[in-house]
Amino acid sequence: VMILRSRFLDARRKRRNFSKQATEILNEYFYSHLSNPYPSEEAKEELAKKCSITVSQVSNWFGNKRIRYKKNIGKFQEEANLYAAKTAVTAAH
Amino acid sequence: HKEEKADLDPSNPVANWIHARSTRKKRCPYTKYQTLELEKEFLFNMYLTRDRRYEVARVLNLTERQVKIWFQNRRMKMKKMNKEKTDKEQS
DNA sequence: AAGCGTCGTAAATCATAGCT
DNA sequence: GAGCTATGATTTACGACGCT
Repeated sequence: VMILRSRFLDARRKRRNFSKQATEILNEYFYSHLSNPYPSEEAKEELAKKCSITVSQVSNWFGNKRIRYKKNIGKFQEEANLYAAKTAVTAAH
Repeated sequence: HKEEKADLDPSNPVANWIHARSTRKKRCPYTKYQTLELEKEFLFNMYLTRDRRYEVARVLNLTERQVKIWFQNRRMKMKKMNKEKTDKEQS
């Protein structure tokens, strides 16, 4: 009974990875605001809507992204270049 | 007048981000027992009196500050859970 | 004017998803 | 399928700022 109870309570930790499109949108925002990757409440709501996730999930994503990026910038260099190139293309029409 | 090169390096975007203070205590997860007792106390009352805080801290071998902050965090958690619940009630 | 409140966050840790 | 890492969520601890 205790085991079942604890499993039920931990069920909120069930998760699926976000969709590829959602991750794209979040990464685009992150790398295009790399000098200050702290979206406002309004920006979070907009991102949440575009990604079909909750505002809390957007906050979690940015929290995780900031700390993991900071901890190992090298590991994310390729990704950073990719999104830098992508937004450059977008800006050029 | 000697500048901190790392913090001014434009190629290091992290330089401008918020930094944690070095004096910050490392997070130390509480035991099952401590958490359970704190939850019981929270169920009894969401806000602590000063006496209650002293007692809880003594019994669980935590500082009064830790207990105070635990309750603050716990209230935020409850708020978040309520919000999720009411957000779900739309259709 | 000290002291506890919320809010947003850092950093560590947890639990699982999803590869190899 | 076991072992591993990536990833989303949760847990401690604080700074900033509010109210009384």
